Amino acid sequence: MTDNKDRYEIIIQKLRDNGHKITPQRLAIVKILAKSEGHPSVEDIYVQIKKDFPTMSLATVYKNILLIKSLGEVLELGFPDGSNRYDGKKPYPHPHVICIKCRKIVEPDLDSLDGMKKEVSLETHFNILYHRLDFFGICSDCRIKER
Amino acid sequence: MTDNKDRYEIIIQKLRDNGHKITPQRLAIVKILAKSEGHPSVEDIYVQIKKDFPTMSLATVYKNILLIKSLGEVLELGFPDGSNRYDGKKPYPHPHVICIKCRKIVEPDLDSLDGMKKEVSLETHFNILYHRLDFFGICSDCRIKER
DNA sequence: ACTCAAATAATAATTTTTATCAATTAACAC
DNA sequence: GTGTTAATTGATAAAAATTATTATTTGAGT
Ligand SMILES: [Mn+2]
Ligand SMILES: [Mn+2]
Ligand SMILES: [Zn+2]
Ligand SMILES: [Zn+2]
Repeated sequence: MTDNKDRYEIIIQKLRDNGHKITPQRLAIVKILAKSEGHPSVEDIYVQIKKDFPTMSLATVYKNILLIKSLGEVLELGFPDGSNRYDGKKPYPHPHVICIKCRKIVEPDLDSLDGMKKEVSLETHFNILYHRLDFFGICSDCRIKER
Repeated sequence: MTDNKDRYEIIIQKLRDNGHKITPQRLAIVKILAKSEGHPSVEDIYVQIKKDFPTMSLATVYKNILLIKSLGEVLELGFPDGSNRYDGKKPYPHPHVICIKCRKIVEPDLDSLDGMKKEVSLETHFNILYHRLDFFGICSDCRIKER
């Protein structure tokens, strides 16, 4: 809840540094990605911007996310059921805990992850570059509602 | 590399127990899922069966996987780039190590996973039901080729 | 052998993402 | 400030993956 502003500035600066134009559409998309509240989908981002920017095109959202992804400034989370979701606040791999009832997403601190990475490297002889770790379950709110 | 036969029998039996018909198409699909060599995609399964079963329909593969998934006998692995892949040999969650060069998939033993699950439960107050853990990197074969 | 609900095959529809391209515009030079 | 130009946008078509539909076929019980 502190470095939203930073993330926004960092992404814009990276776009500038790589010679990309700064358009109002792009700014609107980056603004949402920098917060990434609830890990939005492309559709989420599109709908939200369309409210006060009715000319926004869905293709523009897709193209900008592709660009920002190529700069390493947004993390893409794919799910089997379709529609990817994005995190521009933490663009590096990190674990998520997802409630299968209400779709809430929480980000736990896991000290044991680095050790696990080394364990995998030693066992498989892979040079590990990144990872994906999700836990699925029921959050405490939903457990209370259920009874 | 031992229990392919078992997995085949188990899945067929489960289908029977739940009142589903045993068709030649279904048998062919289960046969491939029971092995799940290389974690095949729907397309992989379809192409492989089509060779000696030319009337096989892609929709039939999809529908059977949906059914077997609903019986908890196959694990679905989604990736951001599209096409899901399947594991009917180990239908429960387990970690994968994926080479981003040659797409090879390895299954490491990770002792630290159970502890991590508890760590997450305590920290987030979620009731964790399942998880997804993938490591991405370069396998030793590909590293040798690269230099 | 007969019956019938379930499964298959073929195909249409849907969903998500990428490609195409004419029109617009941000960034730079002057 | 004006002009130039290549990047970007918006609209839409195309592609790719999955699900739905439906007439036809068939497995399994009687
Ligand atoms: Mn996140
Ligand atoms: Mn597996
Ligand atoms: Zn919940
Ligand atoms: Zn490799």
